[in-house]
Amino acid sequence: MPVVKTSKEEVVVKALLFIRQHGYANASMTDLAKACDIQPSHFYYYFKNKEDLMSEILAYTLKYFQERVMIHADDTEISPTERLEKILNKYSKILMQGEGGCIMGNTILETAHNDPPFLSIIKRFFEDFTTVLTKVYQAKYTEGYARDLAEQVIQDVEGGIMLSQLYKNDRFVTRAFQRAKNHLNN
Amino acid sequence: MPVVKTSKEEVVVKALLFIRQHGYANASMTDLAKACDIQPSHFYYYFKNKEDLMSEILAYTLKYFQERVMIHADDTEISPTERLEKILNKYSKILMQGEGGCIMGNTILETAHNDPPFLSIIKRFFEDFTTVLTKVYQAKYTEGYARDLAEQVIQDVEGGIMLSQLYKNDRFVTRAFQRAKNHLNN
DNA sequence: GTCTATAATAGGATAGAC
DNA sequence: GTCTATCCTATTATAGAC
Repeated sequence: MPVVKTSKEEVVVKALLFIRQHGYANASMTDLAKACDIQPSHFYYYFKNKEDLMSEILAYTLKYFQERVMIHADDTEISPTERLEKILNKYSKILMQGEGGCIMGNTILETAHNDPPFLSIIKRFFEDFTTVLTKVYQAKYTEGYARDLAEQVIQDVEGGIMLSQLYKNDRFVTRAFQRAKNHLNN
Repeated sequence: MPVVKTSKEEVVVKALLFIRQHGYANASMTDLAKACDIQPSHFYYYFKNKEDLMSEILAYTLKYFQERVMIHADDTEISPTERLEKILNKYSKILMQGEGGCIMGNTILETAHNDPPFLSIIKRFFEDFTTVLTKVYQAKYTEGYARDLAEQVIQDVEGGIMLSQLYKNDRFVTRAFQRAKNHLNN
């Protein structure tokens, strides 16, 4: 383990928080350097360019979700309802800490038309999330319908994050999570 | 009527299309000038600055929706179901023409944390849209529940636009509109 | 691995001729 | 109302000392 003042992962996490709040295009390397407490030029020691930094931020986020949220879909010790609760509660908790909503969703609406290379990571994120929710809903529904429900839940949540950000009021995203749970309980 | 090569409204509409696709921060005045077929400096004849241009773009969009979409909520000649159909079909048609999804939603996720002055126009857009849908759903439900449904539909649609943009596949937004109609029919 | 200095360009915005 | 020219700052990125 090398002794370093600021590790690459620390930089990725701090830059992630900043871009999640301010947006990708609106976050300058100077802004990010201040947020990460490093010199702007030091980014180019860790990353090829800004786009490469963003790719690593999104890859980190995807991995984080796979390990901390999506993993609960395979927990056979508990019931499907409990699995769904764990997945959604963990996701909700991550969304609520810090500000800026979902960096995946933000980045789609900001960059989708420019087709940046990191869009594939975002696609992977939503595909994985859909697969995970489909798995859980299959406890009650056919695979096809479970998948439709999974997609419906994801767009409900992402739309809820949007409105919650606009009105600085959690109720939209909270209700989306509640509806997601109701699909299994009712 | 003054005879002009390029009217202010023409500039607003062309800049709207460009920003809707490329994002606010990512659209430079030079880009916009090319898209509008004017000199960059000519923007400062019409608008105080870039933020002011964006305010006018969003105000134009709000007015356009009020006049072309939301107005159908007050058409007492037709049934509530038909009113809803007209509202959603018109909205859908506008979303599908051109690319870039919903400029209101895009701009929230890109700028909400920076609290730009034009955020109030976006709030007004979603408030008006909620009011309109609430009015229609009240044909079948209590005011409180109708309002919850209206908010649910809006976040379903906005989330659907997001996923439709990511996967370049209309099905997410199409299904959201279908669910919105089902709330009255089922 | 971290710093200073700086290149090279792109950005928003203004002045003033016509 | 539209043009050219241009200012100034911010931006991404690199070079090279330590």
